[in-house]
Amino acid sequence: MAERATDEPPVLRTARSLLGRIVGHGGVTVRLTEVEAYAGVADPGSHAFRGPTRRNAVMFGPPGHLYVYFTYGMHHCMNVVLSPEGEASAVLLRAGAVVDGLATARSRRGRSSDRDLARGPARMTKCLAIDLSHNGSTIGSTGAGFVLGPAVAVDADSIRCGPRVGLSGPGGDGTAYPWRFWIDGEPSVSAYRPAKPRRRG
DNA sequence: CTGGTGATGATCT
DNA sequence: GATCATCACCAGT
Repeated sequence: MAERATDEPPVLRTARSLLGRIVGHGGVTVRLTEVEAYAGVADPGSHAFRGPTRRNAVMFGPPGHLYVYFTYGMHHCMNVVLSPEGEASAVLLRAGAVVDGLATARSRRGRSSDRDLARGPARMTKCLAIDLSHNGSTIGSTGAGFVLGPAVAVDADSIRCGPRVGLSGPGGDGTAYPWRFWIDGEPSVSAYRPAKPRRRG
């Protein structure tokens, strides 16, 4: 069957539904203000695009788990996998506002304004003390201390979408699919800075 | 605000 | 060996 523009990957709905939800770990709680959807093996921007590897294995697994990866030699990013097993979709948690554990968050993030504490995917994992040891852990488990809680009300009219951040390559730059979602007017939403190809020095 | 760049290592081909 | 779902810090407008 031909695809229609109105057919959107189910993970987009999941992504939007995560805005406003509470995430708590390591003594810090944030309210999600920005997320990004990655739609399985058909999505050239996704880690799952080239098929299963050891790194992305959690994406191909059952829903209800965290996919955490390490990048740029120093940063962690966290995703939630809520799609059916084998679909390999995930939602990157890009930014949030700290609503509890402010002192702990500040101490983890060093010199940073409060608005920047969890403003960006790597800042958020540092704020919440999430690292590779949490890859594959169950969402909501008390063992790992990770909790995906209820939503604080979000006005549907305030949800925006736009290009995904940091992607490059054939068929995969950020503007190909506007699958980054955020709450309009939230100070903690990360600034969009287009990816630029760079050479190593 | 914008734009440039160094840091730093796991992962994949 | 190249790439990377980034950030902190700097200088300029």
